[in-house]
Amino acid sequence: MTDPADLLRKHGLPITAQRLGVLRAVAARPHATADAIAEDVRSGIGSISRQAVYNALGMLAGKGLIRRIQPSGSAALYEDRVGDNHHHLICRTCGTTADVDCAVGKAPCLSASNNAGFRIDEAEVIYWGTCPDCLTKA
Amino acid sequence: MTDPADLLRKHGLPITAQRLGVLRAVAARPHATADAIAEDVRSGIGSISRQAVYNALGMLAGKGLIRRIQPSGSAALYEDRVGDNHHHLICRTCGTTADVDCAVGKAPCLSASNNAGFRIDEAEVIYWGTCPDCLTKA
DNA sequence: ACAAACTCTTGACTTGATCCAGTATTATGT
DNA sequence: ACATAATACTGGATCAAGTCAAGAGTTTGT
Repeated sequence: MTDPADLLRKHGLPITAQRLGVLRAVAARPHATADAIAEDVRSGIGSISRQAVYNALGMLAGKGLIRRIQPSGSAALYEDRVGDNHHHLICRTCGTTADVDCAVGKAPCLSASNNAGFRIDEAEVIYWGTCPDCLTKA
Repeated sequence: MTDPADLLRKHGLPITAQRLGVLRAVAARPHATADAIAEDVRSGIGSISRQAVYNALGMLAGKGLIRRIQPSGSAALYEDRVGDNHHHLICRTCGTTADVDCAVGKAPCLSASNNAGFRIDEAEVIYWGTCPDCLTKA
């Protein structure tokens, strides 16, 4: 099983209550902001500082254990679904975020028609639109 | 010809020195931040307030005259290349931004495999990697 | 030229995120 | 277990990007 503590150990990270809390919160609430995660962790282990949250999120994202997405005009979101190539749908009206699998296959978005000499290591795709709820309301 | 003043008039926007300056700056420096644009306009017409810059950029982006891209971890960038479907390459090391045409055709990125009931109106693609300069330096 | 509508300026403010120094916790070797 | 070195956490200050609001200044249409 993928015990959170083991997960941290495998990546050479010291195990702290804060990191475990952050990991749990990210798993429990996909597409949450750093602030929402801090709230969640607080309700679990009592308290955590904003810096510890950013610190943990940054480190986990760096190790590839969680993924960070940053939509225009709002705070960064974090999710624990990594390793597959999926993208995001964001509602312009209410901000709801949904996962969407890549349209063309496994990891195709990494191929641009002309890479201008860049070495590309990631493609980030955000689809903007209106979610079903906001469509019916309008 | 696409005289900037005519462009504004055609969209029902009053013509002001600030807006013309912003248009010129966006055309002159693709992928510039709001701050860089303000600097550029200042060197052209003497002075402009931050508010007027954001105001003009927001209005022009709303009318579709310019495009706004917001990479993770940096300020929003603006460019005047609109109407075609192109995406962006950003260097993780130095932040250089380059244009890249869409890999698959005219406007294909609008089709996700499963839209979850959303009505999609735009697809935003950012390729992350390392630019040629930073590659040779490393 | 005049009035109405709109825009610009100024300054304070909000939010997301980071930096820093000091304290507390974790991991490691005995 | 225990001591020690390394690492992480706390709290406060700080920064940067954007936004809000009120009054002064332009632009447009008649």
